[in-house]
Formats: sequence, C-alpha cells, structure tokens
Amino acid sequence: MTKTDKISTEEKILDAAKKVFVEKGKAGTRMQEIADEAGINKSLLHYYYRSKEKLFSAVFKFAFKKFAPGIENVFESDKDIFEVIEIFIHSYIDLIRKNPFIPTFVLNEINKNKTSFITETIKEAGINAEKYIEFVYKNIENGIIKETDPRQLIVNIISLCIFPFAGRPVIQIIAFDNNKEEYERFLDTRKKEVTELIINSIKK
Amino acid sequence: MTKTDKISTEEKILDAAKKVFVEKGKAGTRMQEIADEAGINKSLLHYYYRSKEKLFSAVFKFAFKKFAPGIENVFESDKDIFEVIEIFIHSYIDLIRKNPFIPTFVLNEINKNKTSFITETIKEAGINAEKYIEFVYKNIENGIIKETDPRQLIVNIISLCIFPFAGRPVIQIIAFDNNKEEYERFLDTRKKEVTELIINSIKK
DNA sequence: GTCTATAAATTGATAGAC
DNA sequence: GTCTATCAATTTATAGAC
Repeated sequence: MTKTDKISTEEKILDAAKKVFVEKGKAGTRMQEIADEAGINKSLLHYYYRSKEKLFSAVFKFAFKKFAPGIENVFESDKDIFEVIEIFIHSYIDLIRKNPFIPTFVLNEINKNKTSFITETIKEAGINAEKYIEFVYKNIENGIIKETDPRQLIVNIISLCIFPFAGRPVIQIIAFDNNKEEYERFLDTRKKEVTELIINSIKK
Repeated sequence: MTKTDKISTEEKILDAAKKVFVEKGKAGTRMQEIADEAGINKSLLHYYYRSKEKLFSAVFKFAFKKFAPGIENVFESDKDIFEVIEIFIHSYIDLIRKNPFIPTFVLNEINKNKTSFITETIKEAGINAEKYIEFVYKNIENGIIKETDPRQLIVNIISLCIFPFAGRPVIQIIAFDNNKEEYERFLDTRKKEVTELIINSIKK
C-alpha cells in the first residue's frame, strides 16, 4: 500500500479545491469540478465543508500564507542588509515560480471580495511590518544605506518579483513572440536583475 | 435637453458593462446587474450584443487598450531618454489612478481566460516593441545609458507602476493600518520614487 | 426598439438510502 | 462516510406582444 492511499477524503477535497479555486477564481469555480478533481461525490464537499464559501475560505487562507512572505523573520536578523535582500528576492521568486497562479488569485480575490473575512485573513497573517521598518532605519542610521522609505522599498521589491508572473501572458506575447522557453530564460535572469536594481537603489 | 439624454441605448449598455465587468470580473458578472446599471431591460442586452461572451469581448478590448500604453509612440521620438521615461511613468500612473480596477481586471482575465480571443486582442493592440527596443539600444550605443536589457527595463517600469494598485488592499492594511488618506499620499510620492529608481538604474 | 413572460440549462445545497 | 436523487434558486437566452 503506497502512502498516497492514506490521504484522507478531507485532504483530497482541500487539495482539489486549492487547484480549482486558484486556477478559476471564486466566482468561476464549480463545486462539481472540485468533486471531479478529487475523484469523489459532490455531496461530500458539503459533508466536510458546509458550503462553497467555507471551502473558499480555507483555500484563500492557504493561498495568502504562500503569497505573503514572512518578512519579519528574514529582516529581524543582524545580518548584512544587502545579503538579506538578496536572499529574500531569490527565495520569493523561487516560491512564486513553484506557485505561479497564486499571486493573480490572491490579488484578484482581495480586490473583488471586499469582505471582513478577507481583511481579517490579511491581519491574522501577522506580518510584522515594524520589525522590518526598524531594521531598515537601523541601517540608515548606521550609514550603511541611503536615506530610504522602508515602505517604498518593500513595495518596489515585491512589485518587481510578482509582476513578471501576474503579467506573464501579456509580456510573453508582446516581448517574446509567445515563446515559452524564452520567457523561462527571462525569468531565470530575473532574480539577478531585481537584486541588482534594488541593492543599487539603496547603497551609498 | 442635456447632452446626456442623447446617449444611445447601445452606449448605455457598454458603459454599464464596463463598470460591472471590470469590477466583478467575467465569471462574477450577471447580465441582470448590467441591465440594472444601465437602467434598461435585460432583454435589450441580448438585442444589442448577442451574448454575455460578446459583451465581455467588447469590454475586454476597451480595457486592454487602457491597460497597454502606447509605448511605441512615446519612445520613437529623438527626445532625451530620461525625459521620455519620466513622462511615461507619470502619465501611466495618472492613467491607472483614474482607472484603478483596470490592471487587476486585465491581468486576471488574461490569466484565467486562455482563449484565442484574448491572445488575438493582445496582438491586435499593435504594440510595437521593436521601436522601443531600438530606442534603448541607440541610447546604449551613444553612451548615454548603461548596458541594459530593454525587456527587463520595461518590465521593471510597468511592475513598479502597477503593483501599488493591484496590491492596494494588502499593502494598505499591512503597511498603512488601512488608512485610505495615508495610502493616497503614498501613491502621490510613487511617481517620483519610480522615476528616480529607474533613471538611477540606467544612468552611467 | 423595448418590454413581459418563460424556456432551458446550470448550480449550490439537502434528504435519505446504504 | 459515501452515494443517488432531487430540490430550489439562479442565470443566460429567446419568443412574442406592443
């Protein structure tokens, strides 16, 4: 008996739901499709998760955790800020590359679904902005980096990491003649490009 | 009689459709809601536009034109590249600020809706990447800017302009305590921030 | 051109057998 | 726990009166 046989029905449903919701969005998802993907009966979805809404909630929470990197853990150290930024960019781009649909899904649902649930999920993710901001200010005071707005900096970093994935179909068509392999190579060079651009913008 | 009374039913429908589709997305839009928004009967939607699909197509084409700036017009001139970039960033951020939901809408539909219609619309927009690329290379050869990959450059510019709008709800909550006015001020400074970052990255 | 009425298909959710 | 059958509501689309 292989280990995959041991996956519980509840897990099978959640896995299937993640796949379908992230790919099609909340409004575009059909409960039937999740059931098919999980290889089970549609009624079981309601047995384990009362409603589509509740199933979506579970998926969104998972997706948001993937999306929102633990910046507070990376930036709290006493390490070299340039090194920390490089590690952050590299690991974040690696992360998105493994989950390329997550950014579009999260951004879209957050914009369309202005419920208290979404707001709460974002807050509950417990991203500690203060620790990061302190870290940046300390490096400014110590004369290691230029006078920099920490919020502009982090928005710059995340913008540059995410857009090549969210905007991939457009960029690939317009700038790469819809050549998939060429675009993959473009993404390869992206880590270095973004790191250099950011480091260059804060170093004295 | 005011001029607004002269708006044809067809126009009223398209205006209403733009509003609802861009806000709720293709899958989340209901024909009834468009009819209500236009103040007309639901049947008229089908009279003027045969189906939801066709109405969506009209809206998407409009939205994509807004989204995809005419880079070929801006960059074909013999003007100073630094000036051209500044103008491009300023006018693009101004444009998105007037249509803040367009980026999320376009990016989302492009990723979820992998039909030939979407691909064709992107191609038909007729964005002339070559003219832009030539312009950048000319400036490199003339020693005005550093050795730069034109595609990385344009992706950098657009990333930095768009993400603060697509990711607004998250950033506003995490970094600005959900304070709308503070976020508006943040966006105000964004034009200068992006321009400086980009110029700084290409100047010798 | 614009409306009412309604068809036809889809879809989230529940009841009840096993 | 899992399935079949089915309800009830929604939603796109059309027919036909005016």
